[in-house]
Amino acid sequence: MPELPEAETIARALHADLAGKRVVRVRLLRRDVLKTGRPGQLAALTGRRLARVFRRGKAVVFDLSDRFLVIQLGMSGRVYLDSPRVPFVPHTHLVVSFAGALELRYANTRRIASGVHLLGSIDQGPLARLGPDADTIDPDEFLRRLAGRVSPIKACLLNQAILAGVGNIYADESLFRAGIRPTRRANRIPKAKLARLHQAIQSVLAEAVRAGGSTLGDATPFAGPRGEMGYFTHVHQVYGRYGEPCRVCGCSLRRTLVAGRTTTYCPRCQR
DNA sequence: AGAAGGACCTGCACGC
DNA sequence: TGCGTGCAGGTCCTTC
Repeated sequence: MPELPEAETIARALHADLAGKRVVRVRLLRRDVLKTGRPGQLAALTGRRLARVFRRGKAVVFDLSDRFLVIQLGMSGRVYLDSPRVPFVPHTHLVVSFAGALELRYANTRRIASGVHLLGSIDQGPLARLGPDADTIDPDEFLRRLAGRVSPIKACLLNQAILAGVGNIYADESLFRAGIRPTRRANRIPKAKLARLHQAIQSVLAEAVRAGGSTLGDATPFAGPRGEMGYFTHVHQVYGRYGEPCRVCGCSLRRTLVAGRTTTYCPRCQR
């Protein structure tokens, strides 16, 4: 499930391989994955030069000179490069061909929380609703945006309008590192502890980006744009380790539900 | 405004 | 073996 580090890894690799290249052809294989814009408008991307590939929140953004193609990966989305000779994987929904026989392919099995958006600016569509990126938000802004929130702190971290990029994995990991119980209401956490959480988010995300993102042993492993990173790279402290011993204190990790998501925490380390 | 909960979608791990 | 069931979860939408 791609979060900020996975999207960042994909965007960096695609930028390195595709920046400056021209679009030769765009094929939308499944019309309803295009959530913003009309299928006919995609054809107008042909001939445009890809200026830049970057990440915003969990989305990968392709800057095509005054047109922005935004891909939300959702639960199971993959964006990768392939040769035109290679058959599409199942559930391939969008293919953008570039000069030099390179195809950018978007595939997604479960199409949950995912989609493609064709925007005129990066202030539109799903990007308009995002708070500051979690990897660069400064501590004061972080505190300010959480002030007065009565939701569980984990629900706040998952709320992309508060800060963008943190999903279930990195929320659990950051809260563990900061020693905060995920169910704790945000407005009842001391500022010093929230500052520690800010620091934890920064370090967890930075480490994950350095590792090239997380790969889980589930049905939809994360892999880089060329498929080269499909192995486990990030050691999770709590995520997915329900019932196993805490790596710090040894007591059994507990599981609960916060904002509808499975949440794992250490009852002793996280108060 | 902010919070809470449901819908969406598919593949896989289960249990019988 | 072969079915049915439950589970995973990010975003958007509706309701309160």
